[in-house]
Formats: sequence, structure tokens, C-alpha cells
Amino acid sequence: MTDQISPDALEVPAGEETHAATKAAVFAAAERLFALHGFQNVSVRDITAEAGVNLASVNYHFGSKDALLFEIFRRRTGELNRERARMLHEANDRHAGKPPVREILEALFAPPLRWADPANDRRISMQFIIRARSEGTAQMRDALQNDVSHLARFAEALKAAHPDLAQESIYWRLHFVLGMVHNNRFVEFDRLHHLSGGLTREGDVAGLLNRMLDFAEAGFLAP
Amino acid sequence: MTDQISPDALEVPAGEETHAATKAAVFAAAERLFALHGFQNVSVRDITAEAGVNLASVNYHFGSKDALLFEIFRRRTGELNRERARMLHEANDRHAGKPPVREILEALFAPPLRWADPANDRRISMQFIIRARSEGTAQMRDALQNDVSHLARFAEALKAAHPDLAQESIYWRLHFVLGMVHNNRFVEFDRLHHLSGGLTREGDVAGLLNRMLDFAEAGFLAP
DNA sequence: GTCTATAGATGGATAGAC
DNA sequence: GTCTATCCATCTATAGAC
Repeated sequence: MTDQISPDALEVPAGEETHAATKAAVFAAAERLFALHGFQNVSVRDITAEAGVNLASVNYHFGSKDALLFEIFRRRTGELNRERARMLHEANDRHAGKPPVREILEALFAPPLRWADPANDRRISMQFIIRARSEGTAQMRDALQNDVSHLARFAEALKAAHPDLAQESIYWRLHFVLGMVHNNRFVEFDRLHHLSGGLTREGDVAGLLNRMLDFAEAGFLAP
Repeated sequence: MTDQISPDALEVPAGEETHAATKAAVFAAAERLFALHGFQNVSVRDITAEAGVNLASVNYHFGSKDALLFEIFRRRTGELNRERARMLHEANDRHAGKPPVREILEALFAPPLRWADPANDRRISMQFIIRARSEGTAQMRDALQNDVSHLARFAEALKAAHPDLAQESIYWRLHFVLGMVHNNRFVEFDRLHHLSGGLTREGDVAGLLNRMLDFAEAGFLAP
């Protein structure tokens, strides 16, 4: 922004905007390739080639391949958890601090499902997050392990909504519904589509949300 | 078995038994390391070192690292699917070909849960299978994609047990319960244990089976 | 800041002796 | 069949020119 536009500008366009553009291009290319092909199957060369930047960019802008991975991971999980927290907060407001099970689950399900919509740019980010859960580095696993404060709020809300259920049952059932969410990967959708002979349509995320809520709500309200 | 025991036998013990022993040692070491650390994070050198055999063994006995991986994958998934099929068959026998939802789900859940028991040697095999679903090679993904005949039998049984539910709902709910199963990874158990403050005990697989059945049965019987 | 060239490490696979 | 030595490809990371 403070750069003077000189006659040389076209030949040496290395200002802040270019800086940010290069970094963003690396970030986007890495997220996309990691989400599609797995973390270990994508090299720094693949990323820089896809981004159209030179090989050294990853190390210059992010320090290392693993640091780049972790930065993508942290940004996307942060965004997703904020969306979930906001929806849970709104549900609290609507129900005087004690929302029903279905609305709590909706706050947990809706953000990742919206992201997974084929029409949504975030689709690739959602696949990245899911992949990070199983293929992530030790650093990511530690972050997931220690960052349970966000889930703790959901557990507390569920306890309040279903006070006659033993606390350990709350946690196990939360584990079950998270399994439902994490199973929404491309390959699993494809397999289901194949198994059902084409009956299941991946594109209908609003319908899928309702299906998941019907199933999970009934499961949570079981004795 | 047909080998003559000669005076040289002790110096040249390269008979069928040694052959099989080396191959089995490689198989076991590979399965264990892959299950614990991921497919791409384990080298042929790691495997042969763990097995106490020489570096060339993997290629001699299995052809390549990927072929070894696939052989483990095929054997274990075959064993698991046969256990499930047998339990489904027994449930059919008990109920004149039309078992209730809960017993169908039990045939789906019980084998992987028994395998996952900390007291069971197969615990590591179960983690291997779960990992293969997300980290597997293209060959494994194709095999998973095309081998749905086993799941198709479960889908048919569920349709018969719940005829008033739309077929597409059967498939989606089958997808949901499979998500529950596949979420039973070491890291997820650890995270849950951390989140619940130690309330959830991983070792109690019989209890977990009942919890999963309570939840999934209610979900399946929802309108 | 960008880019080329390359260091340095590690991986899978194999030839050839035994 | 087993084992050592080695080839060759590939990767991350970095030094140094511009």
C-alpha cells in the first residue's frame, strides 16, 4: 500500500500484495492437494507447481511443509468451531439457555454439512479437516487432543437438555454422532452411492442434515 | 513337511517352515507398524528391522511394499466380513429369515468391537482396517468400492426388518452406523477419555456394544 | 522476495554372492 | 531363500545469485 508506483513496477512487482497473493496461492493449492490426495502423497513440488510459484515459496512463507499443513489445519478448524459455537449460542438465546437436543445437534452438524455442499468453496476445506483427523501430524493430533473446550460446551448443553441420562452416556453418544460427521468423506459417499444403486444423492445437504438429525436425535433420546 | 532332515539342516535351515516363519514375521510387523503409525510413515526398513529379517524380505515374499499392504488388507477384511456374515446368518436362523433391527446391527457391530478389545490380539488388525479406509492405496479403495456385496446383505435384512422405511433412508442410516463403527480409533477413544474427564472406559467393549446398539437401534426405528 | 541450483537425507527396489 | 551392497528416484530444505 505504501509502495510508489514506479516505471519499474511491472518488472519488479514484489510488493505486499504480491507477497500476500503468493502466500495465499500456496495455502489454497496445498489445502486442495492435501484434501484430495492425502498429506504424505503431496510434495512441496506438487504444491508450488499447482500454485504456479517457485519451489522455495513454501519454506519462505511458512517455514516448512509441516508448518504449512498446521497453519491450514488451525485456520480451518478455528473457523468451523466458531460457526458451531455461534449456532449453539443462538440456540441458547432462543430457548432461555436450555435448547432441546435437536437444536444442539443442529449446531454441531450444520456447519460441517454446509461446508461439504458440492456448491460450496469450503467443500475442500471440510475434506481437509476430516483427513487431518486420521492422517495428521503429531502436532495436529495434540491440538485435537487438547482443544476439547469447544466440544465441552456441547456436552454441557446436552446434559442440560437430557438430565436423566448418565453423564458417561452423554459422552459416548457425543462420540457416536461425531463418528457420523467424520464419515462424510468423498470416498464414503461414493461407496454408499454404489451400494444403494444411486438412491443416495450427495448434493442434497439440507436433506442429509435432516436425516442425520432424525437419526441422532432418536439415538440421544433413547433410554 | 516333505523335507529330509539331513546333518546340514541346522546350517541351512531354509525349509518351508523357515520360509513361512519369515513371511509371517514380516506380515505381523508390517500390520502392527502400519496400524500404529500410518501407511506412509512406515518404511520397508522399519518393517524388516521390527521383524528381525533382512531388508530384501519384503520384496522377495510379497513383491513390493504396496503388495504387502494389500495382502494384509485383504486377509483382515475377509476375516472380518466372514464373522459378520456368519452372525447375520445365525440371526436369520433364529428368526425364520427375518431378524429384528437390533440383531442385524449386532452382527455388524460385534465383530469389529470384539477385535478392538484391548485384551484381543486382533486389536491391532482392527486399527489397520480402519486406517486402510482413509489412508489406503488406490487398490484398496477400489476393493472397498467394489466389495459391497457383504454390506448389501445387511441392507436387505434391514429393509425386511423395517419395511415401512424408504429404501434410501435404509442406506443413509446404514452409512450413519458405519460411521459410528469407523470412529472407534485409538486417538478418538483417547480424545473422548480426555473430554469426559475419564468417565469413558475403552476396555469395556461389551458395554460399548450395548451403548452402540441402544443408540443405533433407536436411530433406525425413528420415523 | 523470488528463483535456480544443489545439498543432504531417505526411500523402494534389485543384483549378485552365498 | 537369505543377505549385503548398491542403484536410482524422490523428497525437504537451504544457500546464494538476482
